[in-house]
Formats: sequence, C-alpha cells, structure tokens
Amino acid sequence: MWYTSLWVIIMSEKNVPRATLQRYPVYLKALRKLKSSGVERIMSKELASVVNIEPTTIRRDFSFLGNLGKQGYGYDVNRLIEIFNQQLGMDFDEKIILVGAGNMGRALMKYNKWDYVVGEIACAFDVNPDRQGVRFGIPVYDIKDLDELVPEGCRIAILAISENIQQTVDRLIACGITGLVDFTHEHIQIPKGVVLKSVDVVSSIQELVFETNSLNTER
Amino acid sequence: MWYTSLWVIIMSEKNVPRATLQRYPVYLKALRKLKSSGVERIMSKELASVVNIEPTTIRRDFSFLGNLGKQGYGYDVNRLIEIFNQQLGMDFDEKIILVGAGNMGRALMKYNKWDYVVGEIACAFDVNPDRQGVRFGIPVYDIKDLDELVPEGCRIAILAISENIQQTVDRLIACGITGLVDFTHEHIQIPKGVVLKSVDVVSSIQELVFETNSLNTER
DNA sequence: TTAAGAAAGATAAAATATTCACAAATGTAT
DNA sequence: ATACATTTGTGAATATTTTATCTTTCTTAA
Repeated sequence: MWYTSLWVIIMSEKNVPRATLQRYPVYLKALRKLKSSGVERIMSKELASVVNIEPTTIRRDFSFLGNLGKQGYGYDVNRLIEIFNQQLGMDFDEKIILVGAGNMGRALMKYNKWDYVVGEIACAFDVNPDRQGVRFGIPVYDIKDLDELVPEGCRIAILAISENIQQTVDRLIACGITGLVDFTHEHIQIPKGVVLKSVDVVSSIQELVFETNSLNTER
Repeated sequence: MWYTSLWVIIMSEKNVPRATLQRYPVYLKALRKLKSSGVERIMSKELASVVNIEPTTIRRDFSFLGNLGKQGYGYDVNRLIEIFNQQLGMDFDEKIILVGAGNMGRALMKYNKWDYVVGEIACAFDVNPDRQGVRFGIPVYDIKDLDELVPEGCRIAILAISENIQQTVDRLIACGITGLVDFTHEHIQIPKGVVLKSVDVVSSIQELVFETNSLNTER
C-alpha cells in the first residue's frame, strides 16, 4: 500500500523521538474534537492551549511528518487529521486479537469507537466456555486453540485476563505477537522486540496521586 | 500521619523527575511479583532484567526515596515494597469516585485487585436509573446529584462515560476533583492544576503500532 | 578481625527532549 | 502590486533524563 511505504520512508529517515510518537494520538484526538465543533483551520498557538503542549513543540512534532502547515496561515484541520490517520495507522488495517472476554474484554468489544483506529478486533479468546461464541459481532474462541486461530499476520493483542497471565503472554509471543496492550494489574515480562503498553487503573491512580502531590508541594 | 509528612519533605526537597514518578508503579508491581515467588533480596542488576530498565536508572530512581539499599548486598524486597506502598499512597486512603457505571465502569468495580492501591472507589455515578443502586458493594447514584454526593476531600475521579464528557469533567473540577483517570476515547480539556491520566485503548494501540514499526525499521 | 569482593550511591558524561529566536513563506489589506 | 502582519519550520541553545564511571560502604569468609 502506498501510504505504508511513504510512512516507512519518513520514519526511518527522520527518526522521530519517542516522546513525539506518544504525543501523536493526543493531537489526533484533539483535532477530531476541533473538527467536530466546526474548526477548519488552527494555529500552533491555539492548538497549544487545547492540548497543553507548547506551540513550538507542536510545530516540531508535526515537522517530522512533512511540511503540513503554511506560514502566516496555520494548519488545515482536515488535512492534519488525514495525515495523522495515515501516519497513525488508518491504512495499516491491523488485525487485533482480544485475550479475555470477561468484564473488561466485553467492555472493549462493545465500545464501538474503533472507527478511527489502526484496525479492528478480529477475534477474541477465553477459557470459559460460557463466554465463547459470538459476542458483539466478534467470534470468541477457546483459548486452548490460540495457536491455530491467531489470524495470519496478526501482531497486536489486547490482554484482559486475570489468570495465567505470564504464561498466556509467552504463548502469544510464540504466536508472533509483537505488541501488547495490557489491562492486567500484574507485572509482565517481555523479551526484546516486543512492545508492551500498560493501561492499568491502579498504576494510573498511583501516578496521579504522586503528580498531584508534587504539584501541591512544588507550586 | 508521619509518613505523609516525610513524603512531602522528600518530594519537595529532591524534586523527583516526572519520568521517575512514572516508573515507580512499574517497580512496585515487579517487586510484588518477585515477593510472591519467594525472592527476599534483589540487586539492581537483577531487577533491571525483570523490568527492562537499566540498573543505574533503577538505583537513581530509588535514591530519591532515601538510601534504600545496602552496598555489597542489594535491596531488601520487603522493605522496598513497604517504602513504595507508603510512597505510592498506601497511607493516603484516597476516596475515589467512579463516573459512569456502564460496561467499563462495571469492569472497574468488579476488578477486586484494589487492595494495594491508593484508596478505594467510594461511590459511583450514572445517568441511567437502571444502573443506579448498589453494584459490587459500591453505591451508584444519579449523576445529577454529583455536586452533593462527592465525598468530603475526594480528589480523584475515574471517568468511564461516553456522553457529555467535557461537561461532566467541568462539573467534576468544580466539585474539587484534581486528578482524573480517563477511560474515554475523546479529547478532554483541563485547567492548570488538574492532572489527567488517559488510559485509552485506541491511543495505546496507535502508540504500539508506531513503536513496533519504528523498531522494525530502525533495528 | 581483617581483607576481598560486590553492589549501592554519587558524580561526570552522553543522549534526549524542549524551547528560543529568527529566517522564510504565506495571506491580507491597501 | 506591494508592504505588512502573521505564523510556520528549523538551527542553536537549554533543560532534562539516562547512562557510564568512579567512590564508598557493606557483607562475607578466612
């Protein structure tokens, strides 16, 4: 696909800082919100006040993706969204698997805001037979068949189980998974080459308390 | 409480880097896992291989909390966990409110691994009368009564709603909330002094694809 | 009790990331 | 058509964070 190769070229030549990569989803979210409220054009300074990131940081972040703006004018919101969608994976069409169809898993399957993400949940897995079958249009298989039923070329798994966590992770990695979104509250060990994104409420609250308190004492 | 004031002293004097704050929950998780598998003593080098963080970074991170280790010996796992529990809020006993008792909200209420976190969900709120009442031992109130029913001294709210998001956030902040854990997929605007932690699957997957791809092209 | 080995803690150096400040480019008004 | 106001994009300067290296302290075993 055309965009995919363009992207690879941009990424490998310019070497985008990790910190920047982590801000891209923030920009995309904010831009979508702006668009929906009728904003068609935006300046880095304005956007800055929306996302709480310095204008110059924004401009530099954007610059890694090309000359997206126009001097004396700003950025075209639609164009930015288009670019970000491409860059952030719209055209990658990833097959994502969900491991664990309990409360959290179901919440994820039902949350139908997946229209602007990298790809879709292709299928899910669970140990519990009661949870197997088709849920919210997504087939839920027995986890023992994981190895056979992981879709061809699937790289990303969402982890929403509460038992045999490390063991399951090891199996997933053996199946070729290289990216994990982890909803678990436990520590997971991964080899080099695999990327883990933890979205743990507990850790988030801990960070929150920490930062809130530092803010209070420092300022 | 004694530890609380100690903490404030340490924090305000040494000015812990933000990056370090974000690693603390990672350490705590890993240490708990190590403890449960019988490890009583650990060296920075060993821990490094568990959490994928350089030993020297670990030592520096720990040093902000005092001289926790012993030269020539390492760190006592129990002691570390104790310190981290204190530092990460065990003794703060925060009252947390949950806003939104839908699929995600219920998943959060049911996940009963809250024993080692900062505090507990004191109560929840939802617009839908069907969801009100007591769920998993937690009272769920009508969201219109938010202003009256937010517990005294409550600073942290978990956001798991899908409508009227910004509006609700504004109300929460008016009620004195200074920390938000956000499960929403939308962009939220917050004033200075409020801390927002986004735990969005969509953004996580986007970051994941990005990082996975950079790894592939770079190395 | 003492010396050797080992690992933490501190300091210095390197790598990353952010911000400043200005040149180049564009739109807009006259 | 021209000049002015404005805002991007970027090289250079700062600030922050991480890593390497050295020093100190502690354990351990003879």
